[in-house]
Amino acid sequence: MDVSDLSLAPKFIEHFEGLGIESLYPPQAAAVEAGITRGDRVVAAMPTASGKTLVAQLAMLSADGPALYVVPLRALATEKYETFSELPDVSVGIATGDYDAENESFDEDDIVVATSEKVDSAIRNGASWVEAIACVVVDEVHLLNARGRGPTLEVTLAKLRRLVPDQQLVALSATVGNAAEIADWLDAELVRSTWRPIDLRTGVYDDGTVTFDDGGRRTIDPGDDPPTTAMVADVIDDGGQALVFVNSRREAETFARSLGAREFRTAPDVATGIREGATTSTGRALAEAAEGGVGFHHAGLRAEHRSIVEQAFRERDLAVLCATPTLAAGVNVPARRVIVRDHERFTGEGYEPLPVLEVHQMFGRAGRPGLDPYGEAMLVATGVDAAELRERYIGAEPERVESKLDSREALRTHVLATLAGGFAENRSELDDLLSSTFFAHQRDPSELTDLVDEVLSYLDATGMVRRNDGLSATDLGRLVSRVYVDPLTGAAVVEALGTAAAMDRVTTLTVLEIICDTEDMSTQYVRTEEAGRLSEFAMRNAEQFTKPVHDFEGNFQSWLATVKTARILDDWIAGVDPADLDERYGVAPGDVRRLAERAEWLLSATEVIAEHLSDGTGTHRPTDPDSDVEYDTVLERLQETRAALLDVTAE
DNA sequence: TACATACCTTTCTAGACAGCATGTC
DNA sequence: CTAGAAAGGTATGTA
Repeated sequence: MDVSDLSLAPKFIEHFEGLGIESLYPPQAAAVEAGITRGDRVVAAMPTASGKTLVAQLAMLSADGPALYVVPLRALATEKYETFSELPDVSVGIATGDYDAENESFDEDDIVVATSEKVDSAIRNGASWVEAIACVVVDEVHLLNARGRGPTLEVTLAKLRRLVPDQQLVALSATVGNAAEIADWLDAELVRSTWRPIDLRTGVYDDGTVTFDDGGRRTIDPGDDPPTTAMVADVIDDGGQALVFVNSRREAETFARSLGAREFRTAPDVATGIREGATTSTGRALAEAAEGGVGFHHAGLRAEHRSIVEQAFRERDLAVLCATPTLAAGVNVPARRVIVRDHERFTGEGYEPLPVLEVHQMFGRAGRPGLDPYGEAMLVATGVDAAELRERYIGAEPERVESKLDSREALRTHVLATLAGGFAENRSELDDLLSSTFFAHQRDPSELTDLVDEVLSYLDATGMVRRNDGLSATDLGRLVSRVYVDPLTGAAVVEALGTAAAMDRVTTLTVLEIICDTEDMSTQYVRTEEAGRLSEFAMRNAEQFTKPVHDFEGNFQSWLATVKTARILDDWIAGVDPADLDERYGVAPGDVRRLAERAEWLLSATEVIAEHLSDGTGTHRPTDPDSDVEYDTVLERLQETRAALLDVTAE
């Protein structure tokens, strides 16, 4: 099937042909046959880089009205936004947390690119543009499987369907065990394909030989080097590039350093580009590795360094990239050879094998269409049985996607949001909405009953939901849902604000402690050597904290992580530069950025809640009603801290 | 004395979504 | 409190 055969406006056909797209790839043709251009609901399960973006565009451009493209990552949103913006006479909007500066509404846009959370939030806040959407494309639906974020996606899709029942839906998925089940839930036709635009061979390295799935073998003699090093050198000798996946940041950096010393390439320009303003240990290490044509990639990198590395690798200035899983699911950075060196990851309960789906996604990065003759992906068997690895990852099908809605955390948030958003006014309406979720499709929805009861009691007890004749969210509950924080965070903040209101000394440190001690803030790892110093600091400044430092109830160690995070932010606000933060706390520049971003969000959410409490309209007022004045001090400190944070973060 | 080497002990561990309003050149 | 590798530390060996 050719692009010119499609029932698309001529300008779009011209546009695609101008990009060299003339005939459709087989999976794309199958999607068209399934009806994506006729407004039909379709689930397309196909490998990454097999042309999903075109499938999405065909559906969106032929839809009878505006389209919404839902992605799991901001970086992906930006990438798609740029791609779609090239389309002639199509106005594209982007809705993600980091494009907040745009004050616009999306009513005028033909295509809106958004993260699933942003869509959820837009629905919670009753944004008008959502109900006008004629076609929704969901990228990476297998995210339904993700603890934490999967439930948001399924509840959002259920709500979307309720809001706009005749909406077209196209869901794009990686190859998973039960794509048919997902399609069934969505009332969509399933299109499956394993076709790739470039051949992929997968294999396992064991004792000097890589044995491929097609029976082929390649001898790689490591000599005295680690096998992975030899595998990298081997593909570079052949004129290719290598992408190495490891399981920790430290590994990514140290392995990159050891490879950089071999000078596969010299990339002085890249190195100088990185070195400029690279004051932290991470930045310096990156520049040094780049000197020898090697890069590393993990979430501790500054956004700028990340994109320099990605681009340099794409332009082949770097021969090797050592990466944590940031690169497996993110933007497209392909290489001829993908080496999965570590197939286990630390989880808090020891080391666990990586999910098959994740390893396959790493594999999928192998081979640059049109540039490499083929792609090859290999696992390294060190100290484990190669046959076992092969069985688990090479021939095997990925795991099934299983709803994670049956968790306290997920239901807490989404039950509140459902009530606050007016999707249900009593228990049976709530159950009704829940019965349209993926969970209900896979399992018996009554399995949720006990958890929902428990969650409702919690929300009632914390003053977010009222249970009388029916169910309704209180003002506080609506507020918590609207600012998009976990109800646990909402409750913790209400309580801490009450304590703070009665305190003599409320400082920046106080409000930072409040927001850092919530579910929505990720806290920093406390090194053993730091623990003493931190606890001393806490003792010394006890009167500024809302928690009783001297007779602490609960887990003091984990609260120290809160204190550490608060201190980092306090220092950052005071103007301490990233290099010093790195030195003092061992925190990488990318992490500082992320902490600051979250802190700003949580400070503003806390502000909204504090305002509500000081208005006197709050039903739950931990302090006595005559002490309104005290909230004002806390509120002032919150606003001041957030302003200072914005100031520093904007440079 | 300087420095290999072997062996034992300690340390540390991936990623990343979300709100909102106002002023300014 | 999980597992495992790197980094750190110490005792022993060698020129």
